[in-house]
Amino acid sequence: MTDATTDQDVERQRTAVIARALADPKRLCVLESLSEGELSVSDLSVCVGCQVPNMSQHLAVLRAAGLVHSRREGSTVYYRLADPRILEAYRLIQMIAH
Amino acid sequence: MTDATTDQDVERQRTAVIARALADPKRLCVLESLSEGELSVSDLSVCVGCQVPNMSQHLAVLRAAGLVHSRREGSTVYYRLADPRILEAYRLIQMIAH
DNA sequence: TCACAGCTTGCGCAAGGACGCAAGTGGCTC
DNA sequence: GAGCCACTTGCGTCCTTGCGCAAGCTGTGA
Repeated sequence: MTDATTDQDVERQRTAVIARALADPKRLCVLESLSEGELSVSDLSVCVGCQVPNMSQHLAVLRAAGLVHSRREGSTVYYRLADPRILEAYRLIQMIAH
Repeated sequence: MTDATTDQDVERQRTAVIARALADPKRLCVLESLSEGELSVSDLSVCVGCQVPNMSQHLAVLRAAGLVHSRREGSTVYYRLADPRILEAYRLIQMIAH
């Protein structure tokens, strides 16, 4: 017995996770920065203007939402956008915001 | 002297407010329901499956984000989508979520 | 004016998020 | 191995959110 609304609810839940990942100015700034190519955590912390541990946490949120991928090169970790469509969504919401 | 990043920051802040409004399954359900036309608060509370005061609060969030408009008719308040593009954004994020 | 229906608001609580700081982990070089 | 760099994780604190419940409007009709 599936609790009544399972499918649609799960779908909305996943959509909500992504929307929540977009619901922070610093994370939006991260996405903007990554639109031009991949960057390291420390690069991003400079772009956004926050401490490295804080940036690492924001990136974890974006990663959990599936919006970014990471790649290790030596001791440096590079992040990149997982799906270019996320920028479309960003722009669209930005337009709605005027 | 403007605090360095004022304009872009304000822009991201407003985008974040909208994204946050989308970041809840019940509010997404509200938007879906309103896609077919305007509905009253009690209608929506039935569609979504929550209590009326709770629905009223969710609607206040959506209204603060500028995503819905309300209209009073007698003692009943009808809500409708403020901008059809919000559905596009919803669908887009939904696609990204797979 | 009274009673009622439809919404909103206030309050208290529990859960979650953002941040700073300190500590831990993994890779590089010497 | 020792030391260092880049990043992640843990912890404590403060602030915000979602919810249920009760109380307050506001409009309708008797």
